Amino acid sequence: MKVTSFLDNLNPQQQEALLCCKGPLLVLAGAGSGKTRVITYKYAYLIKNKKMPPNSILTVTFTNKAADEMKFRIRDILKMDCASTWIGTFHSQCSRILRKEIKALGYSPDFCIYDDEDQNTLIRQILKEFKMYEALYKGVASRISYLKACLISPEEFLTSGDSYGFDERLARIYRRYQEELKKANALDFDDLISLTVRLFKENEKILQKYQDTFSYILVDEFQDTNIAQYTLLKMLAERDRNICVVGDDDQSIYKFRGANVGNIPRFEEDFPERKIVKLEKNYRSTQNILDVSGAVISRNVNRKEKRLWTDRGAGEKVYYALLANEVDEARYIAKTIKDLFLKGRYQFKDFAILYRLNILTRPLEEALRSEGIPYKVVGGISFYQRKEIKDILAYMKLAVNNNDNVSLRRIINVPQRGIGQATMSKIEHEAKKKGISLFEALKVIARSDSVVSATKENLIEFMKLIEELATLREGRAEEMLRFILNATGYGEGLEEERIQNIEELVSSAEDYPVRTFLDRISLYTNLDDMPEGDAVSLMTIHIAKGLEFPVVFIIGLEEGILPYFKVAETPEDLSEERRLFYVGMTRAKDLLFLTTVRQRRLYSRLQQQEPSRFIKDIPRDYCHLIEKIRDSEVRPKCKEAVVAEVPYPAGCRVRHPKWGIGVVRDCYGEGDDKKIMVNFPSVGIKRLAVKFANLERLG
DNA sequence: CGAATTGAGTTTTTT
DNA sequence: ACTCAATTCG
Repeated sequence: MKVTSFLDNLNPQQQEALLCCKGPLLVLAGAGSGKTRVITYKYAYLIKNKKMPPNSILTVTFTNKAADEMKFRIRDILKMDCASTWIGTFHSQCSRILRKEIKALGYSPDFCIYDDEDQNTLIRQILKEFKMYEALYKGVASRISYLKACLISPEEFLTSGDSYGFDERLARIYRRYQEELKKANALDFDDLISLTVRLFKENEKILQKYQDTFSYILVDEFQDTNIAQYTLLKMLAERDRNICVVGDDDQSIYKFRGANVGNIPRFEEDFPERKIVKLEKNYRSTQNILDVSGAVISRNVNRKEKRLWTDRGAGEKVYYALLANEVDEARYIAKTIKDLFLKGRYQFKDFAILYRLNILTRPLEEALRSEGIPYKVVGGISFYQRKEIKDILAYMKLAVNNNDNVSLRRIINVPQRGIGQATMSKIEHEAKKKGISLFEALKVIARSDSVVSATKENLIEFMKLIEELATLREGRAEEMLRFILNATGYGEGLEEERIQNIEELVSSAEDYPVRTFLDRISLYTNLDDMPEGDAVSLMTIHIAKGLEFPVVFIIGLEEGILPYFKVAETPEDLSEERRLFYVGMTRAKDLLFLTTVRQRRLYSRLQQQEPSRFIKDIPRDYCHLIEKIRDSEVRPKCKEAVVAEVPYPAGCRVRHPKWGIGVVRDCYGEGDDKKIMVNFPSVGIKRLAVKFANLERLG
C-alpha cells in the first residue's frame, strides 16, 4: 500500500494526526471519529514511510481485543507478521519487560500473576489473621489497588499522614499484602505496571535500553490511563519525546478503577511543545443523536470542547419513553424491537439494550423471551474466571512456581483428598516459623510425625503430584493439563457444562509451552465473546464502550440509577455518570431510545422513581416524547422534566451589556442556578448565569 | 470434614 | 428477593 492511499482514506484532521510523526501529539478523538483507523494507519505509515522498524514502535492499548484487532488490521495492510511486535496491552507489555528484567528487583522471572480473585483471597486471609472483619476485603482491595495505581508504596503510605485517606489498619494490611506477594513470587495486575516503573526508576541503564528500543510510542484510550501507566509512558518518552496519545476525555468512565482524566492536562504540561489534533467528524451517528448527546455532555465543566458533526443527515428524533414500571418498560422495548424487526429494516443483532446496573436485565429477559426475541447478555463471569478453570490452572501455576501460596491453598483439598483445616493450620504454622513457602512447609510436615499416618500419606501423595507436574514445566501446556486431569481425577462427577469448559481449556492450550500459556491466560481474562448469530445484545454501558449498534435502548434513566445514588455525591462522580450516559447514547448509529419508569422494584423494594437529571438537558425539539402511563397516573413532574419551559430557546439571539449580540446555544438549570450558553462572535461560547448576566432577549 | 442454616449486602470491571 | 458466604452442627 502506498503512502498516498493511507491519506486518501482519511479526512483532513485524521491526516494531520497521521503526518505529525515528530514530537508529542495529543489526538482528541470524539466518539465514532475513526480513532482506530488513525492509529492503525499511523502505525503503518511510520513503518512504510518513516522506515521505522516494527519493533521500535511501542503501541499500548487497554484491552486484548483492541490489541488483537490492531494486529489484525496491520497484518492486513502491511502483510506483516505481528507476533513479535510491541503491540499489546499495558499489562502484557510490562509483563514482557519484567520477565526479562525483574531480577534487578529481586523477584524471580518465574513470577506468577494474580488476578482479582487471587488478590481477594490473599487479602481476606490477611484480614482474618489480623482479626479484622473479613467482609471488608472488597473495600480494602480497591483501596490498595488505588494506592498502587498512584505509585504509593506501603512505606510511603505509612508516612503520608492524612493524604490518600490514611488509615493505620489499611497501611498494615497493605504492607503485609505486598510481603505475601513477594514471598509467593507473585505480581498482581497493578504490580505489573508499578514494578516496571520502579525498575526504570532504579535502573537508569535498563530505562535507557528501552528508550533506545522504542523510537515512537502510540497510546490508545489515553483517558483511561492511571497515574502509574502515565508515569511509565512519560519515562519512556521523556528523552526522545516522540509520543502520540489518543483519547477522549468525554469517554472517561473508569475512574473507579484508577483511571485519571487529569492525565490529559498533565500530558500537555509535561510536553508543552505538544501538538493537538481534534477529530470531530463522526462516522457513526445521525446529527440528531450527536446533538442530543452533545447537549448532555456539554454540561460538564473542564472538558475539552468538541463539536461532533456528520454528513449523514439529521435522521430520526430521539425517542424518550416514560413508562409506569419496569415490566412495562421491558414490554415496550420488546415490542419496539419486534416492530422494527418485522418492518425488515433491522436484524436482531442490530439492537442493543444498555443499562447502568446489571440487575436491570431481569424483566427485560422475560419480556424478550415472551416475544420470542433472541438475545444475549454480554459480560458477566468470564471463561477464565470459572471455578473449574481456575482450579486446574492453580495446579499448573503451583508446578511452575512452588511459592505460589494462594494457588496451593486453592487446590490442596480440591478434589478432596483429606487435607482439612487442622492439617492446613499445621502447615501454616510451620511456614511461618521457618519463613518458608507453604509447599516447603508441607514437605516438612509430610516427613514429620506430627500428623496421623493417613493424613501423612495424603500429604506425600499431593507433594509427589506437584513435583511430578514440575518436571513437565518445560513441556507443552496440553500435556501438563492432561496429566493434571488424570492424576487428580478432577472432572469426575462434575456437571456436563463444567467438563466441557475444561475440554475447551485443554484445546485452547494448542501447542503453547506451559509458561507461554499461563502468561497468555493470566492476561486474557475474558474471551471477548461478542454474540454470534442474530441476537439482541444486553449489556452495561461500560461494556458497550467502543461498540456501535444501529438501534440503541438505554433503560433506567432515573435518579438513583443513572446517576447511580451511591456515586452521585461529588461533582466529579456526577460528571462521570454524565459521561456514562454520553457513552451510551453515542453507541447508536440510527435510532436511540431512552426510557424512564415511574415505579421500579429494586432489591425487592418498590421505589418511586424520578427521571434522571440528565434528561432535562436534552433539547425538547430533538425528542419524541412517548408516555405510556395511564392518565390518572401521570405525575406532572415527569412531564415537566422534558417540557421544562425555556425562556431562551436555542437559536434565539440575546444582547449582553459587554459582549453585544450572541446566539443562544443552550439554556438549562433551575431558578437562580439557571445557566445559559451563548455564542458571541467577539469572544466565542460563554456560559453564564441567567440571574446575573443581564441579558436582553431579541426576538 | 461436609451439610445445613443463618446473615449481610447488594455498581460499574479493559488487566 | 436473592445470592454468597461464614458459622454451626452432625
